Amino acid sequence: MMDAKKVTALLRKKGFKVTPQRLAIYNVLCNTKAHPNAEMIFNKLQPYYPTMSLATIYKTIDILKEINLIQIINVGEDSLRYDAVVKSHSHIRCTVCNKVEDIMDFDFTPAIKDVAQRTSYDLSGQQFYFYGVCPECQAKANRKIG
Amino acid sequence: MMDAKKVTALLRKKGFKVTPQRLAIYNVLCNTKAHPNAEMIFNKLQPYYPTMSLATIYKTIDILKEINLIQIINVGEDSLRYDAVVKSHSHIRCTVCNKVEDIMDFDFTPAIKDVAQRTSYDLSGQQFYFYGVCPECQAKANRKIG
DNA sequence: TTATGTGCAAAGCCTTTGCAATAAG
DNA sequence: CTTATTGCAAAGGCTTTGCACATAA
Repeated sequence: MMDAKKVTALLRKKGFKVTPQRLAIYNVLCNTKAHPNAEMIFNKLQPYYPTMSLATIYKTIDILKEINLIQIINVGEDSLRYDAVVKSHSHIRCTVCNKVEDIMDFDFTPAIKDVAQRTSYDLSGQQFYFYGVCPECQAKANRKIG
Repeated sequence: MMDAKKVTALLRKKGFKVTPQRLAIYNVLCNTKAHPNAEMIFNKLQPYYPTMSLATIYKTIDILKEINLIQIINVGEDSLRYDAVVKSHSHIRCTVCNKVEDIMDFDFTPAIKDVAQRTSYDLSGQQFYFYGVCPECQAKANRKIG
């Protein structure tokens, strides 16, 4: 999933050192669709990097964000989540199990055009978040009522 | 702007007491388009309620949210903002001056239909946030560049 | 009268910062 | 060898909580 050589080259090019911790953190983000927050990344790496601290995760995330390898997701929880998929896409959170899923191939264009025209803002980005109950949690609920 | 009788009745109906602080906080939210955060509300009321604490503002906001008199806006800042306009609408934040404006009459329907169909989620809500530079800040920037 | 609300101070939670020891280049 | 990074602990910022006093009903 993660192209280590590419990441290494990019970090060096931008003047950052390449450390096992940085590669590991980025690797976690590349190999999950769970949109983990800092603590989830921490827990995932704990067995392999038992001395790694949350501070390192936050500092690394700053860098990965700066060189555009990850994006930050704010779904209205207490903590932020991170996504190695940088392409603009929206997210949906299940209000029961709290999982966050991607919604790929959602066409922002009409909305952006409409808003740009109506507000005269020079638009630079947007975040669309949807909330609801995922199919799995719907099924569980039905079973209980059943 | 604020219908005091309506708010009073609603609070009582839901089992909450009606206090000057609660009415004042809701009144501030009804009389601004600035989407203030807790501290902004606090500062606004400071001259009139010099002993009011931030804790009271947060507690009141919980209640106003619970009885659906306000909505919470999370535009990716450190603090949350609050809006007495409960009708679903999207927001745009200027990345220069940080003001948050409403985008009314934005039609969510096509997006919601698309997402509902594609994800099989039972949708309950959505938040659309746009980011860019407002016309005023664009003008200022142009003046500087000259 | 009595249950709820206010306001202060303290605590909580996520995130950031300072700094000495460590590792990358 | 030099400079950036790690990891610990402490601090910061927003929000919540506990509790004694005050107030609404």
